[in-house]
Amino acid sequence: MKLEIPTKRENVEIQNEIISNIKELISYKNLEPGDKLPSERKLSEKFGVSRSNIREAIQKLEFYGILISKPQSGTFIADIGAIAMEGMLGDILRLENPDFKSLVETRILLELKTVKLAALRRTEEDLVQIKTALDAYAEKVNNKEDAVQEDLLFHLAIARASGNSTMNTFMLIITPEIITNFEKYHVCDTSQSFIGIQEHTEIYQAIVDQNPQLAREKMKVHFRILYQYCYHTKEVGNEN
Amino acid sequence: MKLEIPTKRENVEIQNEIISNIKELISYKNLEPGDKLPSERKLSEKFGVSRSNIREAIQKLEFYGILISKPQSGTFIADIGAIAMEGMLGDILRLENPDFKSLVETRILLELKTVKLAALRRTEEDLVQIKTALDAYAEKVNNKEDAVQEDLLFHLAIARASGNSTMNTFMLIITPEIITNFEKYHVCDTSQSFIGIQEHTEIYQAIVDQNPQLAREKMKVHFRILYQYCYHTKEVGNEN
DNA sequence: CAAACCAATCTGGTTAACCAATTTAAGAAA
DNA sequence: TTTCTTAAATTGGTTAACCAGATTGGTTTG
Repeated sequence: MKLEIPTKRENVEIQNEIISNIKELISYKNLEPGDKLPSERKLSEKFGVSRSNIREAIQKLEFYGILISKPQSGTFIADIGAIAMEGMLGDILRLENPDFKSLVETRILLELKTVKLAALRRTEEDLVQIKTALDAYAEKVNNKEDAVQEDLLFHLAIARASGNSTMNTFMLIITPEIITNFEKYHVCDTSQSFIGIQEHTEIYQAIVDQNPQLAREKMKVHFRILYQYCYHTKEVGNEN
Repeated sequence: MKLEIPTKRENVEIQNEIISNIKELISYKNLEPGDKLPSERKLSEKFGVSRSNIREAIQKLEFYGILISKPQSGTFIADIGAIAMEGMLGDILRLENPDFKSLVETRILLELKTVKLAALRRTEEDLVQIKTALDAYAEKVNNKEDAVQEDLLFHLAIARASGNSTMNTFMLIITPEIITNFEKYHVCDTSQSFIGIQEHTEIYQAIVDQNPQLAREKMKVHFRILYQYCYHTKEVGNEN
């Protein structure tokens, strides 16, 4: 599907090559945590790519916490140790695009936890926001309109109420891909949306009552269709 | 939180302002999924910032799956719906840096799952890699050297064997911060590393035997210190 | 009238020159 | 020799000009 004529190289391909080169460089020069990488200009010359490419690759590694670049000073190797860095760079290079099954599996794992945490930690403000999202969802469903987005926003509101910023971030990362896949494969049938209102309301009520176990159970019930999709169907490809 | 004299604005601050502006623009112009954003040049002029800043902000939103930029064509709004996008942009702006507790909490959640999946899905090649990481860890410990990195690499090898690319990615994202915090707060005492070898070995063996429940139990035992660190009060998640 | 064509224009990507903060080391002062 | 000063070199960040491919709108052609 992704067949590409080799004349034009993919952007990610160039980046991975740069990251691979950086990995070799660090290994070859025995650079240790805290050490300074060669300047962006030297790297671009050495690797034969543009400086912007170098900058993008560095930004990516900065995102993963492997490098730290300081203005007017240089790019430094983070304080995580040479061995860990070597291993992580290899992992990053090996990373593949997530398949739908992997996304759903992760979503279920995250949400069964966030809903429990939300029940334990939610503030009054959190409750208001969750309720608002719930009402917006119900209204769309009652008008027989598509409500996939409102559905997800309800779940994101719960993630926010969990008080765990890492899980909140991860939910944000996977949500758009979940949405596009849902709409592509029509996972959410509109006929089941009415049941969805009831289920959402029960989840909300459990959070209001600060009952984490019940909240988790209700979420699990809500996910029964997803479970089927995740484990009883064939793997669904995902380009991009 | 970083205290900064307002003369020099943080990079992330500028980016958030740009994202906020883009959010308003989309809302004001009623842009819908599939629509084209104004060109980078126009945006930079309209917002009064450099084009590189615009590009970085767009790249960030591209990472979250909200925008898609096509070469020589334009930057488009992803197919996730206006409401979802509006909510997600708000969430992204609201994102704070993860605290250590949040990181540990998420790590425990992820690893109790990845170790089960690894026990179910591991290939022979996976076993070799996990064993290699285990041996490297044991050797360091036996030499009474610091083995935090090898420890984490063992866990990353398990994440790889889980066959879930999303969880693997998430483990990679949180690992460097975990390492730096570990070394900062000396969470891992060297006296407990010898026990660590035994625990790692048991986890490995459970994966070899394809016993997911046992693998999970052993991992839980391995995390008992982390639990203490994360929850001074009891509030330990049980299933999944 | 519709389809085909083509050139002007617009796009994200790339390149190179430039900027200000930082680092450096050579030299002056003690 | 040691310490302080200072100016040149180096750095990541910024800017603007440029590139090749895509888009667009008007013109030609059947």
